Amino acid sequence: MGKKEMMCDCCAVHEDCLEHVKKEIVSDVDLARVGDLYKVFGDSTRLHILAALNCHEMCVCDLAVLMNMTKSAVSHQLKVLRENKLVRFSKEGKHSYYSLADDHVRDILNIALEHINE
Amino acid sequence: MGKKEMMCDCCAVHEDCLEHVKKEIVSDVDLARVGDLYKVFGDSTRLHILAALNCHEMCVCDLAVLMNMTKSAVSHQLKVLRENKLVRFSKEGKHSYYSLADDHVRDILNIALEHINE
DNA sequence: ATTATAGTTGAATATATGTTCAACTGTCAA
DNA sequence: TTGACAGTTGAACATATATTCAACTATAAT
Repeated sequence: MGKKEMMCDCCAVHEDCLEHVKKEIVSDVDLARVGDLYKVFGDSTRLHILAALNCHEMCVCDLAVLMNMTKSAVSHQLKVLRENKLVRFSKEGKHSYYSLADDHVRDILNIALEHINE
Repeated sequence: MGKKEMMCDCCAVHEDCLEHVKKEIVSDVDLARVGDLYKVFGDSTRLHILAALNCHEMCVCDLAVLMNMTKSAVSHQLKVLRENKLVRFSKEGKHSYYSLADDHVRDILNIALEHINE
């Protein structure tokens, strides 16, 4: 008796280890935020956009031509990038010019490139 | 005449910019590999596993208890992590002990934590 | 040998998500 | 004011993927 309810289909094997990890591990909230951030980076269209903006600020049409996609598809992904504050944009007349939000974005691109080229 | 075929629904607005970016941008191949890598990090279950292994090596049962999930679900995600070489494992008797593959994994976790806590 | 437990796996299901389509807004030029 | 183009948006559709389920292997203990 006294055994905790569990939704998994087994029992802990190394309880001491488990307690240690429970104390040390990054909080659920932070983990969820990290997950949301990397979900954004985990799509090839959005990565393509970010890599392009890493070279130069661009408008939606130019991005669409570069990537052989419709403006709509690009715009939808730009919205995701905006909502996650990975890009900035400024309107000038008919155009919206997009650029990377900050150096963290560049860092996140670069660290992955390092990793895959090891 | 002479105009290139295009699958987008518009024309390039800044051709000079476009040419510049086409030369400077990270290759499609590398971009795809980066995307695949971050796709793995973009799932909360896998992140949870990685964060736990960042504290201590663990077996599947302990991970399942920690995360309140079935062994099966954990094992499926460990397979993804293995295939992407983000974790190592060693068998000892009945148990499989998993740990982080290398410091890059730690770096990728940490850089995201920095970003969200700015 | 038999039983129990750790772990893996393939198929099915359920859900999340990227692209398309059509309609719309806002700006510039004629 | 009208037409053309840049850009956005919501809904529908198509695809990708995480979890469940059931069956299976392998090891250790009785």
